Amino acid sequence: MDEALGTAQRLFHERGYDAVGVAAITQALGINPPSFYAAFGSKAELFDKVLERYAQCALPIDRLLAPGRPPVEALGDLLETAARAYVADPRESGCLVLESARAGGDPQSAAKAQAVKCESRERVRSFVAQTHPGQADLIADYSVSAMSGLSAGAREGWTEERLVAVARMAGQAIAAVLA
Amino acid sequence: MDEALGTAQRLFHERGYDAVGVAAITQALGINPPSFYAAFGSKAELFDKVLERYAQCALPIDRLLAPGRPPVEALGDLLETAARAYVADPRESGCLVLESARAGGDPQSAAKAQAVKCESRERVRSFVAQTHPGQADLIADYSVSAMSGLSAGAREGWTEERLVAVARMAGQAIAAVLA
DNA sequence: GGATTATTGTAGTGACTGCTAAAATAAATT
DNA sequence: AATTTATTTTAGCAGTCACTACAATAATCC
Repeated sequence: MDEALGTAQRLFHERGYDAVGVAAITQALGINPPSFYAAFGSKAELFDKVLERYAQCALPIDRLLAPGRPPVEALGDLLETAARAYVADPRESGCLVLESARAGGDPQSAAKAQAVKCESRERVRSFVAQTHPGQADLIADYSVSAMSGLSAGAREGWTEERLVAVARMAGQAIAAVLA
Repeated sequence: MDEALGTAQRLFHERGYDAVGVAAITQALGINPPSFYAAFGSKAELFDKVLERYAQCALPIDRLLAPGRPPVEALGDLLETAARAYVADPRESGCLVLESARAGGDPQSAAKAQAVKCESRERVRSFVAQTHPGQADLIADYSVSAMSGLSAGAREGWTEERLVAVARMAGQAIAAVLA
């Protein structure tokens, strides 16, 4: 079951929600459409489960943003780790959540992705608020925006060096603000 | 004719290339499908012309990146101007080029958008290379990535204050690198 | 083993897509 | 005014989409 979610995740990540038809999913899973709908309900429901699964195993946010860790170091690490993850597998470039959140196709899938995105933003905001409450919102916005930019670069095919260099540079702005 | 391109641009910008059918375009233009194909060739060709039109009138890059202007000031101005433009009309949020470049739907439209995107990146790179040749590539990558992040925020519905604050913060990284 | 239940495979639903052939109308030329 | 040319309208083509009714198969239980 979780294996099926994994293959579906790979498909969605590679081609995007709208470009993946249920025919491609059922074929990759080795089942037929009726079995698919009996198991997952619908394509949208499957995507919801895939997104939640991805949000948990894509980045170790709890470890990166561990309470008490110096914010500048932690957030810089977050950006660089994200950059490396976004290009780790060229067939699954970028962030599935961030890319799905801005896809214009199905509004339901985009809404779900945005919900997960906001959740992650809140993680960053509450982490920063522990030490710099006055700048927590700005830093959270900036971090999400920077990661979205990194995801776009990854999806365009940038190398790990290019992306990590941009991520490190983005981290300097955080250092400047929190100094 | 240019008026027709304008309305088509508005449609594509609001809903994205794939979500806009030729039926919506012909209806907005008050013509029928055959007239549409006689005038524009195809939906993809129309989108190409729309993209080129947009690239010219979206941002005054020539003025912002005028040769001789201090790079830190010019690039910071570019980011902030982009942020304001991305939220100027809530129905046309974000950057049409950047958003279309990462859309997973039609590969032809995405390829064209990426070509325009690379063109803009080159404008930034050559501008920076005049004063800081060693960091031109990094700055160009960073600028495009930051603008892509701003476009994502705009598309999510961020207010102008939020987006401009993030843009200013992004500019600090450029100042730090070019110092 | 025979009857019932659950699962799977086949085939197809209606609604949409970009796009176009031919019919009906308007315009222009002789 | 009559004929030819250009343009618009109607109608529909072939394809794909998410999704499902029904039939054939496999598994379970008495």
